[in-house]
Amino acid sequence: MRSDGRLTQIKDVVLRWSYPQAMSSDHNPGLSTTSEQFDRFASAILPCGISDRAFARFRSLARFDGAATGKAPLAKTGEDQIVFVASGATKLVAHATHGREQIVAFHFAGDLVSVPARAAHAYTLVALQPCALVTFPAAAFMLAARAEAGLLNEVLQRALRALDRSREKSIILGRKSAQERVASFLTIMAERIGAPQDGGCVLDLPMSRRDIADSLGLTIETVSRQFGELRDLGLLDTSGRSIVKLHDLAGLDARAGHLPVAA
Amino acid sequence: MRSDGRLTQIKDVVLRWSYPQAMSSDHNPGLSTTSEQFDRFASAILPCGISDRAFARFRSLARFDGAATGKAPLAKTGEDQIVFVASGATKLVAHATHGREQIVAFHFAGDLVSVPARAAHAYTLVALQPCALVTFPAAAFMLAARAEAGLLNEVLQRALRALDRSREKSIILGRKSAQERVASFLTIMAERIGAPQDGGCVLDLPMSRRDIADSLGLTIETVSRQFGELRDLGLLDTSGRSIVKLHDLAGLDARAGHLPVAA
DNA sequence: CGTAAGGTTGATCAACGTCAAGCGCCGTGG
DNA sequence: CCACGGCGCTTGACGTTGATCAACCTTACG
Repeated sequence: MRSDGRLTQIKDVVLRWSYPQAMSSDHNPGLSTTSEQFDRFASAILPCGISDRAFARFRSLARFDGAATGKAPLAKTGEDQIVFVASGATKLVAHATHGREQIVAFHFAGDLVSVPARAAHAYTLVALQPCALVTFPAAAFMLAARAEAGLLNEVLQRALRALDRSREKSIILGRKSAQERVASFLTIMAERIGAPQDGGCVLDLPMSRRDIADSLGLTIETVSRQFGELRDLGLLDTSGRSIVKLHDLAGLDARAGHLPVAA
Repeated sequence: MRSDGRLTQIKDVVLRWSYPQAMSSDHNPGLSTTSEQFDRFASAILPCGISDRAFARFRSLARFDGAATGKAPLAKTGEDQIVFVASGATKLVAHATHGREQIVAFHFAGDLVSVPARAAHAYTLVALQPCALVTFPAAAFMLAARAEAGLLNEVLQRALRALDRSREKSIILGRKSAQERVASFLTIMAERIGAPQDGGCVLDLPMSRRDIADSLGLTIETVSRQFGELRDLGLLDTSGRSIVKLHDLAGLDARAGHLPVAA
């Protein structure tokens, strides 16, 4: 953690920036200064041995954004962007015709997201919670990264992990029933943001049923019904809109239609 | 193109290797020597200024495989692999329960593929045509690449392109009708392997209807019916099992349900 | 405590999967 | 060169899953 600051304290005066309402969430407290945001980025992504020069370069490339729930935090710069989620949670939404939306991925604090500007479909990054984001223009980021093999390697590993997750999503969307999709979603979320609790696992989902539906290629009604069925099976309980208690991870995994390695 | 060889000619004697039946395909002629395969990999992936030492390192890590149509060319080493498709075409297949299969991606000559060994689902790389493949253990490849920023950058760019394609597939699988899926598939294939012909485009698809179905999350019957409907609409004609003539790329794109950039 | 957005539940419908039969392409052998 | 046979593709009839439409209920927040 490079919290001693370097040139961060200089820029703080200029860049200090308060969030619309990101500050008051007790769940994902916002970061009060841009240097805290950038330090979090640096300690997660930049290699320890990075040169002062490169460190300063990334500092100057960074744009700091915050966003309230439901808002699209990114300015449309017309070019690809790399986004670090310093705190909060986001969804990457793709738009098809007739207002149909497909959520391509969810991201949580510490994640790095590649947001393409031009593709066959338009993409929007949207906040699920109050968020603190550090944004870079992708081209300049890559250029600055060329000198730092450790950094390139870190970004590559993360890109490959994102690719794996996207492939898993393809299987879910292409070949699974509604129940298998919901079960898969829950096991994946359990792994990413689950809190273990007496043999099971508790989730506080930051996304709505609509988000879940748009992520799984289903409708909210179908998602709701499947939650109901899984509850009837004794695999989970829900409380309020966002709390899900998973009683039997193994049972859920069995319903997810996975086929663990080896044909 | 580094065809002068360096140490390739030395190893040829040891590694020269003939393909089961990959040699006689007039469509995608195999490469007769491992040095031809490796040179193709080197010129596509390795940066020009790479050191002799690093070049030799990759040469020694490479495994050379060929495979007849329908065969799985990769030995199950139990670790992640990086595969370069020197010639031919492959599919990356994921397996779910009940023998359900989802094709996660197609690859053609010049493509680099990341094949994970352990994930929630099992993956198999399968040849669509006689293939020449250059395979590396992923961990060792990454280690060797750390010293070469240009190479890391190239691999990263390709990984990001693969991620974009996978995300596009998520949209197709999650939110599109059967007809939109088939139309999307055809426009994507037109871009990747299409041969322009009087205003339209001719495809010689290396994959079967079953492959197309397994890629789009449909059944072969549905794929067949949609080909029929698109033919009735005057958008395409088929001839034999693999030739598809696309008359109207724009019309096809309109049926694909894309929403070009900007919400 | 009231209200609006989000979530649940039920009834109906359509798209696509399933099952089944027939056709045509293409490699093989005469 | 043509006849044969098998596999892959096409086409049709029917069933099932999940979307759609609609009403009601709950939760969280002012």
